[in-house]
Amino acid sequence: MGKSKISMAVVRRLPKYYRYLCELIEKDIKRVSSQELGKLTGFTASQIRQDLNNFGGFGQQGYGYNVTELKNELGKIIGISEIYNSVIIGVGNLGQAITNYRRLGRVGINLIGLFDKNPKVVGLTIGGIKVRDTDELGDFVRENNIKIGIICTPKEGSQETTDILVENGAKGIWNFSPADLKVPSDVVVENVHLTESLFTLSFLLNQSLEDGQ
Amino acid sequence: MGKSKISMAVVRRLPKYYRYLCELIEKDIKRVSSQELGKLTGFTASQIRQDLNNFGGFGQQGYGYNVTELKNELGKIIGISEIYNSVIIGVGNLGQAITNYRRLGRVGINLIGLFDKNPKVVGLTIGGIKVRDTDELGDFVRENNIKIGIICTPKEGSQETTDILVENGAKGIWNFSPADLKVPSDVVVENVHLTESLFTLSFLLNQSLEDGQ
DNA sequence: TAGATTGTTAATCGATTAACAATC
DNA sequence: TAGATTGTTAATCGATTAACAATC
Repeated sequence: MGKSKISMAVVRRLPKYYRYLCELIEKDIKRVSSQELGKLTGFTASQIRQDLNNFGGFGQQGYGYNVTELKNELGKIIGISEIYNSVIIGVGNLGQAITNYRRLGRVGINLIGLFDKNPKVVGLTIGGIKVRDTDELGDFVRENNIKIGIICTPKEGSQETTDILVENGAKGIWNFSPADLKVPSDVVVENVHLTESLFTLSFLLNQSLEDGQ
Repeated sequence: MGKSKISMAVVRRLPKYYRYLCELIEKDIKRVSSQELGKLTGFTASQIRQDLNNFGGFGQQGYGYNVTELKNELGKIIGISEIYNSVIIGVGNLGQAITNYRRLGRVGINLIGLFDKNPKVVGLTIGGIKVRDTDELGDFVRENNIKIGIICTPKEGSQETTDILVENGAKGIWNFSPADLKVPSDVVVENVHLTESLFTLSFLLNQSLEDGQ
């Protein structure tokens, strides 16, 4: 079903809730009210209750939310415990950094393939994984039930790479290339546009410096 | 002044406009209408005209926008040509990747310092820059007019690092650590929360897979 | 001039906040 | 029970879209 149609505004707040709930668990705190969670996250208590109620009534009047329970429920909603076979395409600086990002395994990414078209890196082993030629990408994706492709190539070719991933069964793209990828409606793309992020910082910084004078 | 108060929704679209304008220039296209730009970016023509008019009337009735002029104006607004002395704190995988990110220099970042508290990396040279002990951060920031700090440390200590940066004159933080940093109102923070991005992908992917069945 | 397209105002839509009855 | 806090509806706010007069 999933008829729900959760707005992206809500979706982007979920990981933050989850993060603070994990912190509360570390501190051994058992219960939390929407107001307290609001103070932590910076969202209003009202918004938090609205957000959570998109998925169900996890709280209890007069008490608040059970931290562990809410964390587990959110984890299920986000799909934390789902494991997806994944590949990285482009093992330059960024691709290598992500390959070695230990946290990957803990957030559902089972990284089993690295690809590059540069003959100098093809054949190398990085983070225990052999780098294959991008020519082999399609076959590999199909044969290994790859669900997520992590694109760390330059923008040139990133659409073609995406097409190969999608044609062979990938359903999610984590895109670090500075391009807007076209995918069918049953494939999801999450962009990390570092240059745009930096431009945003630049804009805000310039505004702030001007205002300050 | 900057009284303007541009909404973040608008701010986050600016880099995308800029990116497509650069692409149009590469293709030697001289003029573009809000409708054409809308087709490229996925925004509505109306929204684009509204956005741009926050900053001035760059277009001409019956003609559209001059690509080069609009790109230059947007560049000025974003502050593309401003150069800021910057440091990276934390030279693990991600910090090293960003250090070697060649694009940095082209988007206003003059990277002149690397810091880490791990004695094994202090003293090394990465991308031509010596890694210093984090103990030296405060002095370095003050003495070298550092305006931007790029935080690539784990979340532990990222607030303390931020405090040191801010106390010594930094005005912008590009934050890759999974923490929400507290800063004075004249300091801006741009977050790149990779885990949250991945959680978002996970949520969308799970929803999409469920819907598909 | 006629056609095109802006800049800008008004209308709509969606998201956030406020309020409060329900209830633990 | 009394106090606290949820779930949920209604009110508000802000952002997007539509419309169109101005004008190149």
